Amino acid sequence: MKYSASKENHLKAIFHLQQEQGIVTTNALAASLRTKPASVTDMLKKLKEQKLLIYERYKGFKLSTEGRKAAVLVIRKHRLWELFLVKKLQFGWDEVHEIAEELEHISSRELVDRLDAFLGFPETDPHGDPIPDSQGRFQPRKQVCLSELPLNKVVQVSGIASQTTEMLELLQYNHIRLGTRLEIRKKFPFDDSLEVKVRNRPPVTISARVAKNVLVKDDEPLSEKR
Amino acid sequence: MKYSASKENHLKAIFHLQQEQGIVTTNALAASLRTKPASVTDMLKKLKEQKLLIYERYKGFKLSTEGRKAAVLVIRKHRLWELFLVKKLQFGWDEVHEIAEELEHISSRELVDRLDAFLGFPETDPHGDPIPDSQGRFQPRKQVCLSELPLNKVVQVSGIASQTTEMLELLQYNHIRLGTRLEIRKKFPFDDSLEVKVRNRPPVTISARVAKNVLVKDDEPLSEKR
DNA sequence: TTTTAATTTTAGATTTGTCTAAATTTATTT
DNA sequence: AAATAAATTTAGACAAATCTAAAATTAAAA
Ligand SMILES: [Mn+2]
Ligand SMILES: [Mn+2]
Ligand SMILES: [Mn+2]
Ligand SMILES: [Mn+2]
Repeated sequence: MKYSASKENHLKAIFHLQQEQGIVTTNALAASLRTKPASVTDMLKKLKEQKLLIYERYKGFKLSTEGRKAAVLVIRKHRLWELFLVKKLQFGWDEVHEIAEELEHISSRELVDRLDAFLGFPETDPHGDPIPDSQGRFQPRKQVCLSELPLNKVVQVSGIASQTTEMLELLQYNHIRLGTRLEIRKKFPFDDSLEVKVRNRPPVTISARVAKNVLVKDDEPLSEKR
Repeated sequence: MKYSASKENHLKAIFHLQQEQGIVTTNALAASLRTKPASVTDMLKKLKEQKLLIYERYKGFKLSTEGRKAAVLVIRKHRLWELFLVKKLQFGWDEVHEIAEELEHISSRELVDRLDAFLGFPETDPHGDPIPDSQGRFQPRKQVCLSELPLNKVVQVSGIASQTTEMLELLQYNHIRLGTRLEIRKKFPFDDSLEVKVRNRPPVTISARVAKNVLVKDDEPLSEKR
């Protein structure tokens, strides 16, 4: 029931890769964890041993039910801690990822559930990602990435897919953050870059790379809660 | 500047043993960490390598200035997290030690200092132990252990030296907690046990072992702050 | 369909932290 | 002062996690 920090990191990364592609590859996982393929293979064997992974050599792999449950718990912890850091300790939303990367490995279930209550059972983390509840239930996010948005449609930033410090810094610099209302003014097919307009600001150009990582949803001027 | 959890645990344990005895021995440290003397010797060599320890083989050891600084930071983190768990997450004072034992190894300095601010720069943890400030400055506690208290002097429980779950459970059972006012009614020289009286309760008998771990200070009915 | 390339796995090493059993040093008794 | 006991250290082993270099497998190109 309790896994090492390294195992938890692997489970979480596999879960995220599964979301995009159905099946995960050794190289992709190694890249995502900034480790080497040989190291990944070693870990895969251990995870299979513990029945956390469905895995046949040379044929890719995916999480078992057990494995998915464990991964979701890590994600739950990560996102709750991120929100705690921003809401209660006044960290910036672009400063919390690394710290949560450590905090997510604290093992006490009781702690997680009480933290959840302390934060008022929040639905999303500071980057707009949904927080699984104590049963591991996930609200899927209803959002699309900026690169797939049509021209001149005003939307609201609801999430950031990649959360490297470099990425978050770039967005900060361009005054794009969670909740920012914006629209696309122009698309440049040459490199798929976009001209983006934020209200009361000069337009800025965003690379395709960045656009793929900014998630937006329909602008809802009024609160969703009725 | 960043040490492994195991190194931090060793540094902290050495610091605590130093408080009581001036010099620390391999066996004492092994007992305190529930590990084996041979393992301790291995670790001592590494700590000396990193100049955290003054150590000559067979001659005992103590922390260097560096080592003491590192140890105090771990203690600061431990106690701040304990207080957080009790004050903000509604844990009982006897439930937090194990969790803090993990949380104390989270590395971010910024996190610790913000947590400190969030808690209002507290002076003591839930067990009455002083919390070092961000410079590592310590307020020494002005308290004495129950076994050294004269008869019939009313005092207030201000700290618990050993914080095993078993110990805290025993105290809970006898209605002794932080802030409890009590006095010693009788001492039994045979085994150094004590009869202790808490107001509105029947007297209870406390072993010498327990008495040595209950810290008390003069009963101050009015707040210390003026 | 061979040949070549990319991916994945194995073999063998390394680091960190721990252990047991045996040897060494220091402390205590006779 | 020897002999015995206690404390400490060394020697050698092991598990976890990682790496490099080489081999095996699968995929893509010629
Ligand atoms: Mn992590
Ligand atoms: Mn996040
Ligand atoms: Mn610890
Ligand atoms: Mn404490």
